[in-house]
Amino acid sequence: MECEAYLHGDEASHAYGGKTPRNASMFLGPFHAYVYKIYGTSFCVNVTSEAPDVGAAVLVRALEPVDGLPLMRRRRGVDSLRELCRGPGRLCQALAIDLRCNGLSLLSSSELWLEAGEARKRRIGLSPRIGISQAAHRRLRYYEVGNDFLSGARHLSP
DNA sequence: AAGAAGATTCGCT
DNA sequence: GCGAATCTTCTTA
Repeated sequence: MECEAYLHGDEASHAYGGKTPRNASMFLGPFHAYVYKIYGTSFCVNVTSEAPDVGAAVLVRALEPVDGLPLMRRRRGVDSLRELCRGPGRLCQALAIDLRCNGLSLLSSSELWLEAGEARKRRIGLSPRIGISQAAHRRLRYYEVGNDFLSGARHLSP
């Protein structure tokens, strides 16, 4: 998995300017889904990470496909395993995540939830976030070193 | 009230 | 590599 943190007081965060109709689910308290449409075409999913009324979330940028491969291939219209969930918009399409999922509690929803993955040794790398211009120097992107299912061209140092 | 930019992806060159 | 698709927000008039 690959993700990026968007913190309280972070210029690059959608919550930086306060609560709006679009980012309202960033303020629901931890472990809620914040889903938004980007460039009118793709969806991105975040997991909220702070107490209620504090706008912060973690953007899921890529996943390693494990289960439900035929269904995800059908939704994506792509055969390549590597391209199924590589990128925030792509993984939303593969998992059928859209605005209906916005605001769901990941602890109590039967639509969208988190599960523990395979137990294995992982090295977590840090790098600057991808695709932003504000606060672009901050190393708030987290990824599994050596994993083949990462977005972005650059896999920087751990 | 209108226009530009954005946590993107896809298709064409 | 470049541009289109097309929605929300922020800036400018």
